[in-house]
Amino acid sequence: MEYIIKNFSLYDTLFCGQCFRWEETEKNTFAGVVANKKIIIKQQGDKIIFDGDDNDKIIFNYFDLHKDYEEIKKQFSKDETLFKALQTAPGIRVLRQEPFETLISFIISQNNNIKRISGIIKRFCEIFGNKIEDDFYSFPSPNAIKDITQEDLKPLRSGFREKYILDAIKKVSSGEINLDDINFLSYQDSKETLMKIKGVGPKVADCVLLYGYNKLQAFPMDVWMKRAMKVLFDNKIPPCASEYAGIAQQYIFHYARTLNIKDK
DNA sequence: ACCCAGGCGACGA
DNA sequence: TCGTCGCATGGG
Repeated sequence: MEYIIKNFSLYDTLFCGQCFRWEETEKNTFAGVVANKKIIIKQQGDKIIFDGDDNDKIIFNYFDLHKDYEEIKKQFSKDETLFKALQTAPGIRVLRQEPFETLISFIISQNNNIKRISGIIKRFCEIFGNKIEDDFYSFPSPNAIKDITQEDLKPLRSGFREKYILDAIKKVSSGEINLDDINFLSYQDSKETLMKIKGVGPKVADCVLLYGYNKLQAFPMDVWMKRAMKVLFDNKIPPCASEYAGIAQQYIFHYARTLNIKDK
């Protein structure tokens, strides 16, 4: 299958820090796992190419290809600084990832770097997931790992995050927190619900809501965003971005890292 | 050796 | 409610 998607970058979308499991196997060809299936997808100019006709829906949903980003970016362009930010990586789209995977991934992300985050998540899938084919493993379901102990998590080398991962697994697999129900809660209520999990604070919750639930009010504030918002936006989200704050966050985050904004 | 990484919880004032 | 500190691990 192939589709024409204008102003889209697979590379920037998959490596801007919102997901951790994709690899670029050759130039502009990417391999990953979505919906428990191995997906190979490549980009040639405006064309997105992948195999398996039945992967259609999975890919459209995952990359949120129905959403009109041209209209959103047009709105963002009313702010001069935000326009500069989105120009550095205009092909980024916010993914629709699986909530449980997003939750565990961003618990692991705290006080950590992207390379090591990826390694821990990879080991998590290899140890607790199912082999799909070759070196590709599913992300385990909460129920499949409901009985594991903190000792079982040692091989991940995730350090102090072990107890946080465990608490997330327990609260989700027991039904104490229902990840499906989050969809139907308001932004505030869903955030408070996620923050009942140990190791989930405002920033991790926002990442889960944005990348796992496509709740676009979420505006994750990590160290990069705090510096960027202060230096570039006087700590105020531009009014033209308020409706799609989470998408604006992606461009600002990328811009901050490109400029390498540090404290002075 | 030292510092930091897409933060958070515990603790004290 | 707010600031500060320790936290596991690994790369620069």
